[in-house]
Amino acid sequence: MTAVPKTAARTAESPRRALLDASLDLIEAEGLEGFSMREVARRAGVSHQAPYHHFPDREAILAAIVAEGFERLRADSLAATEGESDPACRYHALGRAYVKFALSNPAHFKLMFRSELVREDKHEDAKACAEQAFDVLVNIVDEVSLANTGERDPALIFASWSMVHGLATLMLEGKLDKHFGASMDSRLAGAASVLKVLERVVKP
Amino acid sequence: MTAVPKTAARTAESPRRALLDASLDLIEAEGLEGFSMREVARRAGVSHQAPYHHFPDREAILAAIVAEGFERLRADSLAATEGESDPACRYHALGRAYVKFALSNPAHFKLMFRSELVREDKHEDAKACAEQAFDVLVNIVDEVSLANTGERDPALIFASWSMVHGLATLMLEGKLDKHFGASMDSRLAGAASVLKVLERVVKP
DNA sequence: ATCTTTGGCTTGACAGTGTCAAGTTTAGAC
DNA sequence: GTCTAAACTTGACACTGTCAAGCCAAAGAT
Repeated sequence: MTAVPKTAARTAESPRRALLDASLDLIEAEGLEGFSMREVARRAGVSHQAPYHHFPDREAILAAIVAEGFERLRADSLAATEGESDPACRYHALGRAYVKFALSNPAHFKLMFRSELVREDKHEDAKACAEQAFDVLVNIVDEVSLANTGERDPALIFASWSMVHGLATLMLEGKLDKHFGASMDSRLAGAASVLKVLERVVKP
Repeated sequence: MTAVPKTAARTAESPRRALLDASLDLIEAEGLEGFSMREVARRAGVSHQAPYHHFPDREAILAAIVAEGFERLRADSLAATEGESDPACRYHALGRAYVKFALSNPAHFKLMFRSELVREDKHEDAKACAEQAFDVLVNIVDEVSLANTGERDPALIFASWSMVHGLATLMLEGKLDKHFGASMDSRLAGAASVLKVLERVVKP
């Protein structure tokens, strides 16, 4: 009732939102290979061409999903670490949160790291969200290296990212199933045991 | 001239081989998304249906490529480590070889870890080759943990794999380019610096 | 020498895809 | 009521993976 632009903005945002929701449902239900523009349209109850009114092409809708994924990853990372105060505990909590996010949103997570599907130089918002999520990691790794050695350790940032990302990826692709099983609980337990080893890397 | 079956085997193997070679060329030239059965046929100079005479479907030809990839990775790993005798050096050499393989064969490497594209439970030979490559890693990690602590450390195997795999993956997806650059040399140098940090994990 | 088999290949179709082009509906502003 | 612009539609195009059917040359058996 109050402001006209508000209503206009909502109606402009709502079909876009509906398409994104349909895409997220589809992608987690059918996997990345099952994603198609036409199936998104079908699920949103519109014609096959309607999505092109809100996104220039397939890559753009995927980029929007990627951006949202990095926002959620950032939020999860902050939520998982803000309860802890000891740097080492925060570091550990971040690693667990990263793996848990990947295992809970497998197709979404994979998409976030498929540079052929979404070229970040063409999609600034996806890139920005990715960098914001990365910043959380940077801060927590810096905390732990400052606490342990009194100095920042830039290489440790990439080392830490590589460790948790590799663990998440291998689990997602089923490469560790033979050892840890395929259920969520057993995978999380396996991840925790591997993370414990990986954390030796921060010791002086 | 000598043996009939030998010639028969060669002519039976040769078109299959030609299709695999065309696939490998295509995949490294156009990336994973650029791969298509019809383009493979075009490059091999045959009709669009000819490949189906040698592979039941698209996934089967991809599985054959995956198998070949793991064979090469295994060969590279053995070649890179057999010159070294100190376990820690062998461990380091293996990590470098893993990353170098990924960076040298980006699309091929990615395919080897795309479980939606090639389900290993449906393609025994791909699975077997993957396991043989994995065995090389297992042996070298066991060597280094035995040398350091006198005991095997199974969790260290998965930790090591996660580290190098995550590093390779992040580099391939361009996620570390901002820091290390995108050229082969600068990436390899960056990888070496990260690997040095990661190797703290094997210290007692 | 003829017949049959078989491996390698072809052409033609079908439903599915992403996307271009052009037309239609609809809702609010004036 | 008219105008405008957003939201949407229908219809095409070239492309994909794959099914179905048939062609052809060489090899083996009779």
